Amino acid sequence: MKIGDLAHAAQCTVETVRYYEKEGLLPEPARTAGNFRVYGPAHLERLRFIRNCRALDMSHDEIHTLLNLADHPTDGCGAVNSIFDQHIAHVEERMQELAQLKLQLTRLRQRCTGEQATDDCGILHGLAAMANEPKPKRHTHLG
Amino acid sequence: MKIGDLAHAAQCTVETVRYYEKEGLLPEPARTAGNFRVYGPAHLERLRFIRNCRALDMSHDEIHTLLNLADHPTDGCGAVNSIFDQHIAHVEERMQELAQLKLQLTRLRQRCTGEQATDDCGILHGLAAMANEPKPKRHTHLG
DNA sequence: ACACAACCTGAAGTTACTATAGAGTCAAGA
DNA sequence: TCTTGACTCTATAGTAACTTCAGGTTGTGT
Repeated sequence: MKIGDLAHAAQCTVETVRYYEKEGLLPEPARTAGNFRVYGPAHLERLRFIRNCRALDMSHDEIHTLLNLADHPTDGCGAVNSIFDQHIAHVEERMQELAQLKLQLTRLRQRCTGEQATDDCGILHGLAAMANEPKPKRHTHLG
Repeated sequence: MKIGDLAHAAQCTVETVRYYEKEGLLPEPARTAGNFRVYGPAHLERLRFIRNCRALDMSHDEIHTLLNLADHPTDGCGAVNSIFDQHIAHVEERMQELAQLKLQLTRLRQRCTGEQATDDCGILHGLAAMANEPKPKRHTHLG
């Protein structure tokens, strides 16, 4: 199959496929005489694997590690588990941060209900007055 | 005050301050004879405002808009409210996405409890087999 | 006078892509 | 056979919000 077919089968764009190749997540495929990439089912399987990891918000780094582990089938899979555990911890951290954020946001939001001048807007005043605590450093790549 | 003092007072780095200036979030300050930036209390207040917005995960675009509104004190603050409402909606969306994600992750995680070979690892098999639905497009800048 | 901290500019690196430009390849229809 | 159009190729730049680096200048303490 050609790159367009592969991309379609894995629900991503052609550009993304080429990008994964450049990043070393997908192996370089064979080429036709006209220099087009040709893929087999193994490529599709690997690409699907990658896309699934991305759907779970894993970083390329994590995926790289996971692929390496999958490529050594006789090793134990303890490392796989620990990547997962760390990743789940990332997600939980980020969820807590967002919950905290939402609390602050809604509290601020309640300080302005109407159509007063911005001069008297409780939100703007609140933004200017908020204590700016040292921001807790993010240990997650989840944004 | 010089840039280092300002940065310290607002809990950010000197580089960030210069970056905000380049982005037009902070106005260009006066300079000493030796070309050092000199700031007054108004700069600090504005920088704190920006940092607080960032602590609430607002984008530079949103902050820009908010600053413009704050600079026109006689206008109504309905626009401020709507920025906030949108931003809160962003946060809520992202929280739901993450909750969904965590569910999938923990389900996968349960498929591998021990130290079998990666060949038989339920997580890796799960990753290869997951349906890859078209990923719902993100409407948030929160990652 | 000299070391050293703090400052300056400009450019490149980060993440995971997306978008663009300009050129080549291929299958089908006239 | 020629042409049209869809698809592919490479290389480069742009995105967000910074961080890091290189190489040079200024200010301060001893």
